This record gives sequence, C-alpha cells and structure tokens, in this order.
Amino acid sequence: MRYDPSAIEPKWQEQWDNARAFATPTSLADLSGKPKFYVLDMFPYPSGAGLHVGHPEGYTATDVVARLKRMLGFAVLHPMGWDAFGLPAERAAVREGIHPAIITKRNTDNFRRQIKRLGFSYDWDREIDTSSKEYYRWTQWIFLQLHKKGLAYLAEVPVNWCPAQGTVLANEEVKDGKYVETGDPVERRTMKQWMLKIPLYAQRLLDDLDGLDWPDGVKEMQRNWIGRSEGAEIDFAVVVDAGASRPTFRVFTTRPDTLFGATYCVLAPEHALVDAITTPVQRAAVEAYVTAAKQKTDLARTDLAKDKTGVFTGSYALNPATGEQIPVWVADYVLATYGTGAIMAVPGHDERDHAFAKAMGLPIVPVVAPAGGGALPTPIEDAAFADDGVSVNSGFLNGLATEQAKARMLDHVESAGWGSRRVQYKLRDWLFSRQRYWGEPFPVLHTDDGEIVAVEEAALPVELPPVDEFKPTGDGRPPLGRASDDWQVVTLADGRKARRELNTMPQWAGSCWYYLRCSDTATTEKAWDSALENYWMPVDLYVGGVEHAVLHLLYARFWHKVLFDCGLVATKEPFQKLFNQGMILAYSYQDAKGRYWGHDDVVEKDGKPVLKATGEPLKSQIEKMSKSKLNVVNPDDVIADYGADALRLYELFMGPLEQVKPWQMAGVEGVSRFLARAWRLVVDEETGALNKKVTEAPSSSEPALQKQLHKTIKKVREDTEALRFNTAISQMMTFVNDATTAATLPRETLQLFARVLSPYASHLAEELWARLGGQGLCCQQPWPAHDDALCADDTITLGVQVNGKRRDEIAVPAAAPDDQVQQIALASPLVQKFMEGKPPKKVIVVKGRLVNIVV
RNA sequence: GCGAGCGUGGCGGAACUGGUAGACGCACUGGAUUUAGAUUCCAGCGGGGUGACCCGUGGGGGUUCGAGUCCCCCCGCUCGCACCA
Repeated sequence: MRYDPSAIEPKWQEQWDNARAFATPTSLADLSGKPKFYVLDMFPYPSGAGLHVGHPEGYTATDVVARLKRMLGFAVLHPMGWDAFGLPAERAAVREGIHPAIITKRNTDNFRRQIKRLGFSYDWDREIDTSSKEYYRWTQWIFLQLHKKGLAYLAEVPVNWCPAQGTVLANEEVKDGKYVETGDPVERRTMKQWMLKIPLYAQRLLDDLDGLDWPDGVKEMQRNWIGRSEGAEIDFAVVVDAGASRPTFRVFTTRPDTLFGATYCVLAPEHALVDAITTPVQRAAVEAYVTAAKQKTDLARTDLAKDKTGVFTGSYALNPATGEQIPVWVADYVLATYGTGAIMAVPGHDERDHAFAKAMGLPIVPVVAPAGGGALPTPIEDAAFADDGVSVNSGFLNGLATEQAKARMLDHVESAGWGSRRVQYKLRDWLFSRQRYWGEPFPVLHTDDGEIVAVEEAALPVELPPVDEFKPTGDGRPPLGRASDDWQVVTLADGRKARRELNTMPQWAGSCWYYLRCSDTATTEKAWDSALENYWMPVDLYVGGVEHAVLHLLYARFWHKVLFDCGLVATKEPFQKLFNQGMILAYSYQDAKGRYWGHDDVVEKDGKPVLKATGEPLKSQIEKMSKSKLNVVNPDDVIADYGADALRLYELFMGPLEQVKPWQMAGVEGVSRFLARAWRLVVDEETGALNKKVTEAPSSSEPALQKQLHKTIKKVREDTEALRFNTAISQMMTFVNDATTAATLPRETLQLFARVLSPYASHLAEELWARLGGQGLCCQQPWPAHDDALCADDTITLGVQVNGKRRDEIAVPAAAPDDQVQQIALASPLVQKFMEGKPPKKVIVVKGRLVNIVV
C-alpha cells in the first residue's frame, strides 16, 4: 500500500470541513484569554487564467505559520478573499457580452476550488468578495467618512489619461509615461475627477514606517515615494517697465545656500505667469513652445530627458540676494506638478541647471567650494558641483559650511521677507475616480445647481445598475451613463432632482480595508465590530508580492490612519509585519527560430534540453511564467501527479521565501520522495498494516532517534516562526532519514513527529496520526515541547587547526572544560605533526566549535 | 545616472552574533533487491594529485589566531526610482 496522496488528501479535507477545524470563533467571549495571531495573505485578483504555482507560495507560508500558531495555543485569524473589482473582468465582459459579475463569479469559483485543493486552513466562513454589495456598501461608507473629513474633493485637474484603457490613472500607476500594468501609453488631460488628500498624511505615513517590521526595501520605496524634502520658498519679482504692477513668482529650493549663484529662473510651461511676463518679441516663440509641451505625452517628455529645451520669456527677475537681474525662461524640465512649478536655477551646483545653462549659453557662477579648501574636481564650466562644501561668492554666507549656510540663509530669507521655510513632498493627491463600470459607485449626487450631496448612510449601498453594454456612452460619458434614469436621477428629500456620479472607484479601494472586515464578517449593521477589531488588529503577518510595495500598502495605510482619526480603529498602522515572497520563475524552451515549446514537448538528453519529437536541441532560460512563453506551471497538474502536500512542501523547500527562484519539477519529485519515506515509517507497504518496526516502548528506548526528534521539534518551530521554511523542512528530512535506518520506531516518537509534520504536510500528518492511533485531529493537537537536554549532544566533534588551517578532528565530551579540550587537541598525532615540534604560542578554544593552535 | 540588494559545487540552496564551507534536496556514478523497468535500499559525489598533499565561497588588497561572513577597490547580475529643484 503505497503513499497515495489522491486517496488521503480529499478525505482529510472533508474531515477538517466537517469538524469546522479552522473556523475562528466569532464572539469575543470565545476568544478572550487566548493570545491572538492574525496572519493574512494579500487577496488575489481572480483572473481568468486561474492559479499558477506562484500564488500558493505565500499562501503556503502563511498557512504553515497559522497551523503552527494554532498548535501553540493562539487564537488564529486566517482569512482569504478576492480583490474582485478590476479592469480585466470588465474587458472580458465587453468582449464576451457577459456581465462582469458573472465572469468574476466564474473566476472566483475556480480560484476557490484550486486553493481549497491545497488544504489551506482558511476560515472560509469569512471569505470576502470586494465586489459583493454587502462589502462595497462599506467601502462606500468609508468614502463618505473621507468626504466628511474634507479629504475627498472633486476638481478639474490634469490627469493621467490612458486611451487604451479608456480611463484615468493614479500617479502611482504611471511610470515612464506608461500604465504600469499593461505598458499602454498615458497622456495628460484635464478632467473633473475625485481626488483624495493623501499628502495631508505624508508626514505621518513617513514617521510611522519606523515602528514597522517591514523589509527595509519596501520602507525605503515608500519613503522615496513620499519624497520629503526641506527647503525654502523664495519670491522673485519680475522686472517690468515703470508704472506696471510688479508680478512675483515663487520658487522652491532645497539649496537656499546657493541663492547667490542663481543666474536665471525657469517656469514650467504650464505655469500661470508665463503668459503675463512674456514680452512681445518672445511671444511667438514662447507660445509655440508651450503648445508643443502640452501636446507631448508624458512618455515623450521623459524620453527626451537628456536634451534640455526651453525658451526665453524676454523678462527678467531680481535675484533678491545679489540684486541682479536674471533672465526668466520657460522649460519643460521644470515640472508644473512639483513645488511651485518654478525654480531658481543654480547651474554651478545643480546638474540639470548646468546642462540647461550650457545648452542656452547662460552664465555659471560657483558659490560653493569643496570643504577641504581644494580646487573643484572639475572646472565649473564642465560640471556642476552638487556636493556640500563651503560657501564662496555669497556675501554674508562666505566661509560657512553648506549646513550652516542653509540655516543662515533660511533665517535671512524669513527676516528679509523674501519667503519662508517649507517642507515639500513628492506625494500628490490621489486620483480616485475611474471611468469604468466594474467598481464601487460613488455614493454622491450632483444637483442641477452644481451642489454635491452625499448619499445617506442608510441608503447604502449604491448598487451598480444594469446596463446594456459595459462601454462608455457614445458621447464619452462613463459606462454608468448607460444606466436608466431610474438609477441616474434621484429626488432629494427637499424635492430637488439630482444625478448620480457616473465614475467608479479604483480597484485599490476595496483592498484598502479588507483586513478590517475580516475581523468581523458577520455584522450587517456596521463595517466591523470595534471590540473584535480591537482584539485582532494589527495584522501580525501580512504576506504578498513586492509589486504592492507602494500602491496598495500606501493607500491602505492612508485609509487606516483616517479611520484612526475618526476613532474607528485602535491602531495607527494596519500591518505590523510585512513579508514579500519572491517571484517563482520557470524554465522556458526555444528552438532555433525562437519559437517557444512547452514543458511537455521537451526532454533532457545528455543534460541538454531537446525537442521530444525531432531531437532538435533547444535553448533554455529561466523566465517569468507567462502564457506566451508556455512555461506556466499549474498547481492542478502538480497536485494530480504528486499531491497537495508535495506541492506545499516544495513551494517552501525551494529556497528562502523572499527569494526569486526557478520552479523545477525534479524538486517536487524530491519532496514527494521524502513524504513517501515518512509514510513508510508508519505503514508497511506490503500489508498496509503498521510498520513492523513500530514498538510500544517509550521514545527513550531509541535514544539517538529521540535526540534527533527533539532537535527537530525545536528547529522546526524556531525556523517556522522566523519564516525559514526551507531549513525547517530539511531538518524534517534529516529526521526521516535517521528514522528510516533506526532499528525500532517507538510509536510515541512517530506520533510526536506527525505533529511536527502537521503544519507542513498536513494531510499526510493526519493520516499517520490516525494510523498511529492518535485521538482527534492531528492539526488540533498541541505543539510538542522539546527537551533542551535532549537537543544537546553528549560528545561533540571539534575541528583542530594549527595556525588557522584545519588539521584534525577530535571528539570530546560536550561538557569538557577548555583546558581538557586543549589537552586532547595537543595530543593528536596529526596536530603534533603540523606543529613540527614547536611549542604552542597561543591556543584558542571556541566552545563547541574548534581549537586553534598557533605556533 | 541615483538608491537598495545579491554573487557559495553540474543545479536549488545550507553555514545562528567572524569559528570544522557545501546541511537538505535534485542531477550524476557504482552496488543491492527485482524476470525487466519503475519503486526501494546502501555507498560515492567542489577541483586537482588520486598516498595521510595542495587549491577553493565573482576578482584584487586589508583587518584577525581565524573571513563566505568585517573594511577598501574592481567586475558581474537583479530590483526600485528616474528632470521631484
């Protein structure tokens, strides 16, 4: 009777279901007294393609942790759900003419089936679908809280319009002028849109990162995205003919110490003052430049980053420090969206200004010298000196180090009335509306006279209306514009007519708070129960891909802080510990013509991949899994061949969770072999009865194995808690190897091992536990305690070095004092040979490690 | 360009705060069991000599009794950001 996962896995999944083994108590009374552990996966977007083996990597990790924590006596919250609103379902809906809700249901059903087959210990009672009206009702409700606090507003703003998607995008979704998800080009357009004032929370979002147990890289990315910089805003007066008013513009600079070196100013093409200060002579040129800049896509603007362009306005401004008249230019290297949209240019000490000055023949004045007093590394005409140093040519700043010069100038700027200190953030208002159907409708109404009225909380949810098609209307309104007037037109309490908002929320909205709803999915009266939220929050471990380092995690933190300010949550931060799993790659195979071949068409020959049919040699490489490269590995197939336990184990055995690593089927075979060996420890394959080696004697009757068992109990727990699953598994393999060669197998030892195996190969562990006569479910047993005395060896082997080179190995009692260890080491013939009769100058004994004899 | 990280056998990877490099697994080789294959079990497996010797953690230097681990320089790869004043 061989190890047959297909026979045992569905059986135990059913038993777990029947016993409701993983249902977390919903009432606080059943929870209190227990320490809590909230372990959460980033909810997947249920795509039509189904799961690939990359998905279960993080899910397996969290499941192992959840199962271990339960055995350790924690109340564990371990939910799963679907981040189910999103563009792909809507595009499929347009293509197939089917409602996106139906497509989404199809996809979530498939995802759920695939995930369930892996035997994860989710509490399925708490499953969440962010696109269900029971859920998005509260997403809308949270939006109303933001709106109430004045954090949401409607504005005519330049937006990122993506023609291919037919919708606007948030800044965070655009990189190099392209939509990060699809690479479709993005252009600037001015539209009336919902915005959220996330910059008001910039400082707190920055400060509170410090207390979080997150990967440094992710914290750094968030810091960069928030982009705090300190400096000054300084006013520059434009020089005009006598009698005219004196317009001023304000610049932002982080280097106020270089004000004496500002030899020109630049306004962004979109700057409001451009038109006013352009002189008649320059008007044609400036207008042409501004028009051209407007027409350029963001992509074109960034592409041309190297070649600076610009045009002189004809006007001059006064440098407040020098009193000199400096020219004012218009150039698109100055961003309208950052700072004030205008800069003072210091070509001597800023690379961008330097490049522009060189291109336009503008003067370059050095005002900072290297700190040591030496010459500039390169002449100021050839390169800007952007480092800190000592101020020169700068009047009252001369001789001051950059730090002091900055402070001094800031004081002066403020006392002279030139401007003021200022902290600037890159983080900008979050563009929060989309011109799509498949999202949360905004719970707001527009009256004919332009007033915005929030929908009553009691009237939520504002449900998605039926529409004939999911495309925008002919006159360019969003798909909701196709809804009937019954939906679109609402009569207010005062009798006025109002129309519903036609935009919907972006996909991020739903994922901003699912972790809160999971703490209490039962209530229908409110978004969550405060007492339960208090008990469960924060999330103790949140696992997902790095791709959400900025977007999802920043948005969720923002909402959470707003909810905190509203007194609706008790924690400042939602996710205490974050862990990013590394992407799983796969081998792909190409023939000489570059055509891809799937795994099934390829065989290994002399260690080289060849085409099965023709023997043609193929090129192989490790790439991201993708349909077009025919290298997607489907968990269903792996489970069919090796079972869920083998898949789970291999996901974690491959290497450290955070690492990017290639999928290798032979590796699955390896862990599957390990599981079969564990099976044979318990089951006699000939008869199906218990292994004849199993005895009723206590564990101590097989002392070496008992020691290995206790080491395994200890290491598996420690490594699992530290998320080092690969080494935990290798320790279990070592135990099974030892057990395989042991003369007898005490039942007690095997029962304890079944419990250790349980978080990882959960189905097999149940089967072994039952066959060994264990009572109840294995996964509900307490985690075994290890005996430290049994984890230590009586005798240990030490390396002995002579002059740092390893020469021999000695066995000593673990408790032996240093001088005894030293004597044994010096007595070794090999050691004596390498000492060449010289007396030892120094002997270093490192406890439990080695002895080094220096001669 | 800037920022972060990483380079260890044929492959995935071990090595806790500097302390016996290569755990565990894959692949490979030999042997046993088997009618044969699969399975299973045992043994070997960094390189070179193939005698108890030398060399080895991307390359070069340094600190140390001792360096994969710490410091400096260089090479290569990955990720993130990219005119943020």
